Amino acid sequence: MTALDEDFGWTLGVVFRAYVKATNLAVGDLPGGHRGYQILTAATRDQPESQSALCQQLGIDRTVMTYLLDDLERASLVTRQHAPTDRRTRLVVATDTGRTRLADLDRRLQHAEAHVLAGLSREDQASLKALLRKLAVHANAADPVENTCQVVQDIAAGTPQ
Amino acid sequence: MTALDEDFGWTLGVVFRAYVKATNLAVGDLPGGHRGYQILTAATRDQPESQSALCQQLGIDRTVMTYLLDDLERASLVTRQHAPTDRRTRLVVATDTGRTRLADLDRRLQHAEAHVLAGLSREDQASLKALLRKLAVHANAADPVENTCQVVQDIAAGTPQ
DNA sequence: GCAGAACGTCTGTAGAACAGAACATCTGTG
DNA sequence: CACAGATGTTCTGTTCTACAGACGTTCTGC
Repeated sequence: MTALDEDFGWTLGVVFRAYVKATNLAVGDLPGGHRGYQILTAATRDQPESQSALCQQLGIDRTVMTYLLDDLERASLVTRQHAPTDRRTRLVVATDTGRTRLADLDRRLQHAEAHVLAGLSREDQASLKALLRKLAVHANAADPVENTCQVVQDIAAGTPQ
Repeated sequence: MTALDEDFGWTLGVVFRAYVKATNLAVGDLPGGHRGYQILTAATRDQPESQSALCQQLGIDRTVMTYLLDDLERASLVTRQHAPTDRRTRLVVATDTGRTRLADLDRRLQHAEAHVLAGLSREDQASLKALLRKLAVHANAADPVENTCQVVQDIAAGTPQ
């Protein structure tokens, strides 16, 4: 259709926006929208060891996480508890209400995801998910600030301005 | 590593954020960051038939496009011209400076993209790009507001609240 | 006990999405 | 031609989010 078809960034953006839109629609009035869902998922299934670990995992700024959790806590979906081993850190734990809500949300999200992926065959959907997961795990492992200086130079080295 | 590995939305978000970060780094002081690059690409290679067409194609709000173009115009990379057929619409055209800059940016972006995709083999990279493109073209065609009511119900129908 | 680090919260700033109004221009109808 | 309505762009104002920095609390090593 256009020259942008060839652009990895463009395709990624289109798919990402479609996903966010469908997901925010699917979760309804859940505090935090699609991010609220991810927080709830992590709190229920991953037992994040601290609030900041959760931030890093979800790519959410720590100051934003504060009020997202405020909202989720106000809705009785999660609670913040002092970690017994380190009273500085807060453990984010899903409540029973939160777990129940998550089960419902999972069903809704499945619909939304199916809608976004509707353009691909079943096999292609599986391939795409597998590839993205491989890439995400790699990127997530490499990302944390890493040897930023090195990488910055590497990336910026396309050509001297 | 975590339960989120299985979540399509999480993997998509991680990859997207990694791409945006790498790209914004790679384009340097280009007005608009990674979006400026996409605008410049479209203006050079796609001859967008109007500003709003460009907005829709790139998923950028029209009020945001206004000042993004203001900045790009101020940097002499693009110009806005009245369309001869309809004086309401503005044609976004890359200047010679813009085209030169784009050639440089392309090289830089290639590095950034390679960095983001580093976790995959050459074949996997090609597969991922192809799948994303297929999906993006489909989503982009379906997206434009479409029969929203129908889709909203479809997505929200996971379970009655 | 104390200095320094880490965790979470709060404040302030900037970027961006979004809704709505305003203005210029086009299109269709009479 | 005059007019009403639609469309493209810009402007205004609100909200959400990212980000940087300061602060209080708590832990760690000396």
